[in-house]
Amino acid sequence: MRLKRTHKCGELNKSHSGQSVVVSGWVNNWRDHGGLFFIDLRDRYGKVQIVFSPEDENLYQVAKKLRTEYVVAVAGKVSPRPAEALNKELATGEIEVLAEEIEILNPSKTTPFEIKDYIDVSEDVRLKYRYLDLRRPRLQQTMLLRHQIAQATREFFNGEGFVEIETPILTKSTPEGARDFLVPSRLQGGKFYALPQSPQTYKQILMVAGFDRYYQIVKCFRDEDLRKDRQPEFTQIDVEMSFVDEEDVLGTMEKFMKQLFQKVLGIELVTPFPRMTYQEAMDRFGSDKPDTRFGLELNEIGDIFKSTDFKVFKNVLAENGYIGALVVPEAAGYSRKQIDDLTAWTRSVGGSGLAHLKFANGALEGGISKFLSENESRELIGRLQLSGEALILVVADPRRELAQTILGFLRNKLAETLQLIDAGKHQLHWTVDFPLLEYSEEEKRYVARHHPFTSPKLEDMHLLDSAPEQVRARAYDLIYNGNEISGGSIRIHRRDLQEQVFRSLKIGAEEAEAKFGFLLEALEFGAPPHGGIAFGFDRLVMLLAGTNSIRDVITFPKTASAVGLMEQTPSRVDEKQLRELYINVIKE
RNA sequence: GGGAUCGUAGUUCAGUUGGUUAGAACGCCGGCCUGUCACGCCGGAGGUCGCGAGUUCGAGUCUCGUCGGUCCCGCCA
Repeated sequence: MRLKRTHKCGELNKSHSGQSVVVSGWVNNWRDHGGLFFIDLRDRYGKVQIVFSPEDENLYQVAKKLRTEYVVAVAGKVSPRPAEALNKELATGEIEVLAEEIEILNPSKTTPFEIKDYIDVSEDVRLKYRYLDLRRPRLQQTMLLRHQIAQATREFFNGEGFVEIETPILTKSTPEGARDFLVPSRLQGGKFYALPQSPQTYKQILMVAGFDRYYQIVKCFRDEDLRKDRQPEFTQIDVEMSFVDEEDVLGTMEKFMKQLFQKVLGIELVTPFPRMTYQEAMDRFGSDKPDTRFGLELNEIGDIFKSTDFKVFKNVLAENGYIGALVVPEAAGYSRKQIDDLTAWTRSVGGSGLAHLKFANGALEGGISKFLSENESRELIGRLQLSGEALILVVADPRRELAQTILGFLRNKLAETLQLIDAGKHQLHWTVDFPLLEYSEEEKRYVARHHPFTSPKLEDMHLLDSAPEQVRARAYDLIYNGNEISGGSIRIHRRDLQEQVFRSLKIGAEEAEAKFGFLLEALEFGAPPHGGIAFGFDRLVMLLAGTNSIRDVITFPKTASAVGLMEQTPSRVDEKQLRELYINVIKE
């Protein structure tokens, strides 16, 4: 490298006029005018136009060979552009660099796609050539934003007296929760480490150690199926505090969000954020992470049909089930086919069916309207406060939460297709009072809804044995526009209570000792009351960046089948490596 | 584990009822052009229609399987 950079491409402006500079970067574009040759040189700070004129014959001939994505350094003089050649679209559009010397640092093959934001490329090609996609301005900006959010996070927590402490990546496999990624041990043949699903137990032990306020921006790993907002490895802002209750944790996080939104989006959030119990969220929105930017709330209508002759409703109610309705004025004109499609979709997400009727001219018509008695119709019109025209969608199922969830799915889908969502809104709220436990049909036992270290509400303790599903947890989720961006709880800090919860989870004393003995023991050595929370960092960046997929904010993401297309991971390994690890691969 | 959808030139796509030599735009290559800036003009190259079977006189098009991308349900303490 002969020519050493003196300035960034994007920083040059009129004030540099007359200066001799060296700029380095990639050829974004070239324009050959026969007598004049232009290139736009790009680095991560921006673009600047370089002019080559035939006056220097040697230089001109070299320049004419330049092609897109060649890496070059150019020495030249910054010069104001002729008045008729200003470019208002370009930050550096008032000047250009008159080239005096060029060094081609590296040529480039023709890239599989152009390094320009407006070029549309399928995601598999982008992922295979991730370094080229990352070279485009949009992803560069996203990664810079991610960096800024990380810095703002550190700044906030440092300022609040939190200590950033690292925890192990080689940890212990635990029975509860997500599937672990396992790492075989060579020195302890036949045994395995697990990658952390979160640093949960470590951060609690840091509280026992007296660190009082801990945070960490940390990688976590979960071997579960992927989604557009779920990757097998992801980043959390992990937080834990001692001598606190819910108010301290929520208040601190509200302050954090307020500062972050102010800094990143220039938006003033109003605190405290509204709180909604899990029960209310399910009843009103059919989701524990409702998008409250629009209405379209659920209406429970089961009681209207106490003595109905309509078999479907009658059977559901006989099983103490749930009947709920959505009133959708915007879909009043839906055709038979549109409703059929909606019904099919409802089945595809696990619903048993979808009933409908329409309200028009002051009366119910179509769909199931003919099965309703006059009384039922009148009561329904009153309950749903019908006026004007509307499509009414009804879900009935013996399983209350499932029925509500299906309606919640419908609510979100309709809001999207009918464009009921105001994209300018920023709605944050807490969902609180989650059930501590839920029954797992698969495992035939209660499992922790959050995690097994979550403290039950003291006033519900007496139900732990008699009605476990009614016990509420001291847990909270932070919801932003229908996305769960954070969740946490006040933890159990006494061994006896922890053992009692383990018993409810049917984790025997022996198993508890083997899996969590270290934590149980730690709780006996003066564990302070503590609680915490963890943010999905990637999700947070995704939402603040206004993108639709977590893959857009992760530097090297995996595909939906957890494959790295660029480096081709996962891959097979040598027999020798396997032997050292005492591993025998089962051949298909 | 289940469902939906997509796969045609380097890229994004079109391709009729199954019928001649599979097209367009951008990119690429060559030529021309002294003020362009997603330059312009002229010319050119470029195809395992994801892969494999099947139906058919004939398959990019229909059927089955398979691989891959994306989305959803389950799963994700």
